[in-house]
Amino acid sequence: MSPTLEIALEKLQIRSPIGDADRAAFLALPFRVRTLEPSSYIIREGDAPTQCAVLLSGFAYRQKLAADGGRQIIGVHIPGDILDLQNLYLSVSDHGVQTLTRATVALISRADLQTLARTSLAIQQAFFVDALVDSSIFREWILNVGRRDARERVAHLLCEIARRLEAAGLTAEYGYELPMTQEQLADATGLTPVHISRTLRALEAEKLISRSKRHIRFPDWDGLRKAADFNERYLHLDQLRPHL
Amino acid sequence: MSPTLEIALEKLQIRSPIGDADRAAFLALPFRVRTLEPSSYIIREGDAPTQCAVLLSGFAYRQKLAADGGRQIIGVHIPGDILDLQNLYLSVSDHGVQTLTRATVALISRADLQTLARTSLAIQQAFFVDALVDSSIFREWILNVGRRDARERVAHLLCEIARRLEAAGLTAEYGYELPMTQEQLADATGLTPVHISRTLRALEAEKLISRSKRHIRFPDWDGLRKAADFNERYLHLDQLRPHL
DNA sequence: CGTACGTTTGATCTTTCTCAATAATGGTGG
DNA sequence: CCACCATTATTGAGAAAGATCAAACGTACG
Repeated sequence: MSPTLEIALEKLQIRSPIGDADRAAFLALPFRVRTLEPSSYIIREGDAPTQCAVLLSGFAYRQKLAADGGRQIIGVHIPGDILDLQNLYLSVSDHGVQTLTRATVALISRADLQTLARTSLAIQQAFFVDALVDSSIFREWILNVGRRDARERVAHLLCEIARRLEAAGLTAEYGYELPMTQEQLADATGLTPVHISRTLRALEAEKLISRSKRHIRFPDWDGLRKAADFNERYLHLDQLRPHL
Repeated sequence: MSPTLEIALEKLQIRSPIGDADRAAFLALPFRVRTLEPSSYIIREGDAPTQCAVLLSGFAYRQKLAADGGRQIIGVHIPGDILDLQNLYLSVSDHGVQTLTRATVALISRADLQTLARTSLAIQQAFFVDALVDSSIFREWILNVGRRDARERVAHLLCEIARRLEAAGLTAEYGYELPMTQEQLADATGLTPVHISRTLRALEAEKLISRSKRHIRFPDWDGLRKAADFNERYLHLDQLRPHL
């Protein structure tokens, strides 16, 4: 079976309704598929982007660099995510995107996407909503890194990934193969790898998580959620459902 | 002279072209003007928004709260900024917006804005670009709070506000009345008020800034920029100009 | 002119970082 | 299948940045 953009369309539809004609137009977009090794660049900071990438399989992350060489991971991506929608209309990339694991991406020309957005109001709006949700996640990360201690930060990141994977239908229960090294976890939480190691062991000692290799399980999801100060509102998963 | 939305339109036009007809449509939007005291809520976390606000004068900030009551300021706004474009399509606000100073805002109904965005492609796109730039600023803040030390964080925030005010034509030279208390600076940088005080004095001792009351001047802009690791690319001010 | 708020300063404490060594893991070529 | 090497994870000891606590000082405003 050849790869399609369906996985991204499903995700867009969670938050923005898309009719049959628009669905078809999206799926008809021409794209090239590429398989990338771990740590491959999808886009570099400073580049003028000509394509947008959809992550079909594997994991990726976004990153910025500080003057002293320090790296900050500013977001992680799971299959189905559109990786650089911001480059649809911004002419210079302000951050880099790299694969976390081996991954396959669909590359769509920026011009084609712009044309589609111009002709389909529903698609334009779905892109807009997707960008707004991205934005909301960034806001939560500012809070995470700015006002939470190490234990909360790490727990929060684990919760976010778990919840997003679950919403995308990529995990059966609460537990998954964490695609990040402790160094990457450190860069995502504003901590050091050494402290990540200690923090994970502490969470394990508290029985809030259990690990074997990189596989993480959540024997006490509710306890972890509380420890993480995790409130999934910022993920805007209930966008289409009426709320209380 | 009665207030108009022109100030917001000017700002949108910096990054996205808008023709005469679309300009007129935007300026014809019905709105109510309200004057707000310092610390007034414009929107509360958890609210279902029915209006979007344009900041006509004064300053505002966005904020999220942590479980322990800690507050994180996730962005500041200057006159001309559209304050809650994210609420145009998201049905529950994931963060609060409050005034920093006494301010006037124009309140536009969400439905009217949505209608305008549906009928005017240029406006829709301008909103999109505005949201993308907001997003870029959030990313830089994650880096600021996650990977920079106190001196860099404070210097960076001062630079950002200076540069944005200048781009909006609101300051003649590099120097302005800082509309934030040290406690608010602390909440914006993930530090404590005490440490903000010490950091500002240190920057002053280094002759990178000078202060009288809340007025800040930059006798050595280039030095400050370097100390802050401030690279204005993330503000995407050159969006319409061709770049190297 | 007094009261509330914001700022400054000092002393001490805590979290996290840094440095360094060791251990486990995973992948590779023989 | 095994030995080797590079990467990743763990642990301990000491250092440092920033937090906390507490008091004093300014300033603005009713």
